[in-house]
Amino acid sequence: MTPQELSQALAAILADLVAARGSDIEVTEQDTQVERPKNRDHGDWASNAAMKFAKRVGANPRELAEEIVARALQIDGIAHAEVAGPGFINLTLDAASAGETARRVVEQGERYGRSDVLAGQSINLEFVSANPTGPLHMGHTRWAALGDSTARVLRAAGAQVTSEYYINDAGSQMNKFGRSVLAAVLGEDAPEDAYPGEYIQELGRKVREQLPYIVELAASDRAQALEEVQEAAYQTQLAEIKDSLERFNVHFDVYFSERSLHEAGPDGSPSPISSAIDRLREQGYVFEEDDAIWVRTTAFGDDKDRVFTRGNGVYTYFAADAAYYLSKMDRGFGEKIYLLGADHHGYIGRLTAIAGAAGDNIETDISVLIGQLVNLNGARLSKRAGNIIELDDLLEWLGSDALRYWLARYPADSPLSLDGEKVRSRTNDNPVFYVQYAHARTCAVDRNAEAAGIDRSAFAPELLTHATETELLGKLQQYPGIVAGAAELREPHRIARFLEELAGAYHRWYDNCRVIPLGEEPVADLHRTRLWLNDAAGQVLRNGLDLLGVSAPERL
RNA sequence: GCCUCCGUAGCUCAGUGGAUAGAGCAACGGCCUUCUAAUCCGUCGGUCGCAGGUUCGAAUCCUGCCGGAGGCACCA
Repeated sequence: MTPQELSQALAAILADLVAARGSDIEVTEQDTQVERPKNRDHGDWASNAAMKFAKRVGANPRELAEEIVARALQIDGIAHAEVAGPGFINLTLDAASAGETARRVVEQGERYGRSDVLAGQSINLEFVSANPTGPLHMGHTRWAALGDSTARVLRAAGAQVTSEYYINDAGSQMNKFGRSVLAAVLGEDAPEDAYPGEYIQELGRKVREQLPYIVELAASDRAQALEEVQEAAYQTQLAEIKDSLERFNVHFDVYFSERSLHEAGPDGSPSPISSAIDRLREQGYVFEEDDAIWVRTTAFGDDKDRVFTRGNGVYTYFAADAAYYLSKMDRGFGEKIYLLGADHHGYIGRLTAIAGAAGDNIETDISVLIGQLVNLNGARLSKRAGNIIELDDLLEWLGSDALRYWLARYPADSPLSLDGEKVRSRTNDNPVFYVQYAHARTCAVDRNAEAAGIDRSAFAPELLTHATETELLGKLQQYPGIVAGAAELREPHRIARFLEELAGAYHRWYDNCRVIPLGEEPVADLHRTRLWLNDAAGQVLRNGLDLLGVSAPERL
């Protein structure tokens, strides 16, 4: 029996009892969720449903629990059931019923843990969105890791997800970037407001290779040269960002150009920004004041109204944001998720207001998730960019797996300071190796089992009775619920924490229960059945690591 | 000043209103004749920032205060 099947069974029982008391309160599976008790004496699974419903149906919680227990004992697969404390229902499965999980995991393979709890949802998930005017650095890494893992977790729960990177390739920062690189190309002193960093010089060298005529052109037509240098530097930098992200195992479905929002259609139709403002004007939220065009974001709780077009006629960055939001609407996404750093939390109000002004439901169609920043102690400074630590340097120093894992291990809203030496260490104070080692161990057992002539010709789940086996099976049973919960809460760190518990349960089982018999002991069905359990543990470790974008090596 | 987030063991941190608040590290002590000991077992460790409130029950929800981080542009 799975926890979900237990919940369903309890819901049916409770619904009966509630109806018998003349109440028409509806009972859903949600109401009878079972959880894994911290204390093993409390059984395999526990429910607090009786306490939650007692008051609503005018019953004593313990009495209601007793009635549930009496009927739960009739269910095939439940070995024990009892009432404890103020009205907890503690359930224990019989070994065969619990052990079935091992077979189910092996049979479902990569699909084990996937669900349809978010089926039918079309989600746009935007993250990183760093300016293409320089390499990705420390500040972007947490969102890259968290965003990519969140996308994977949401997909595992059945949602349709488009991960998206918004490229700020328009506006004054790009011009500043262009002037900085042009100066490097021409060997001139950097302009006063130039981007700092050695990477500008490198970009200059690359651009000069790409455009061998550029120095000559600059002498005759500097404006034209600036334009070409800016474009070449942009494309080069963007390509490097994409490369870095690939090395970090982070994938975007869409790279969306801000510039495209400023461009008129080929038939001369207005730009997306221009038509976005018109559309919001039709909704009644756009007004003019002091030569500027404003949007009334205060109508949706923002603390001040925002400007779309400045007095000088230029669009603000926010106007592009609004047009971008409408683009997401037009492309048919339901929920639009923004992953932003804490330094952008002032954006919540205005982004939400745009959603509202555009006619979306600000409760369900937009989520702005704010995360705290990371700081890394003991990190060496980048060779290339002064005091900015680049993602590429972090990858070289720490490796993608360790960095992804450590960044995904903590909730986004908790401030995080990493110790570089600890992340890098190949010892047991490094959870990523603890989990990967557990997986490698399952593979080693597989190899040795094959050499010892142990196959999977028998599966006798009722033999899996050792305490460490019950615990390991319990963990395997929890996994689908963990994935579903992580998806619903947008908290991929729950996967990492679960994997650490699973790895611990596996290691303890390995220590106590041999798959390969010792000495002269003959191979029995117990060993064959344990091989199934070993494979199941490896499969779930692999599935979970994949959701975090971390590899599962067969040997360490 | 206003807004958001955070405050849990010496350190880094988990903890979706439930039972005696957990893990890893650090410290101390055990287990290699073993399917790889990167594992495992034990001991030590707590005013869940403080004070009220809500209820059968609060680390968790509400209010106030203290402390920390960040944010409050016709910048991008």
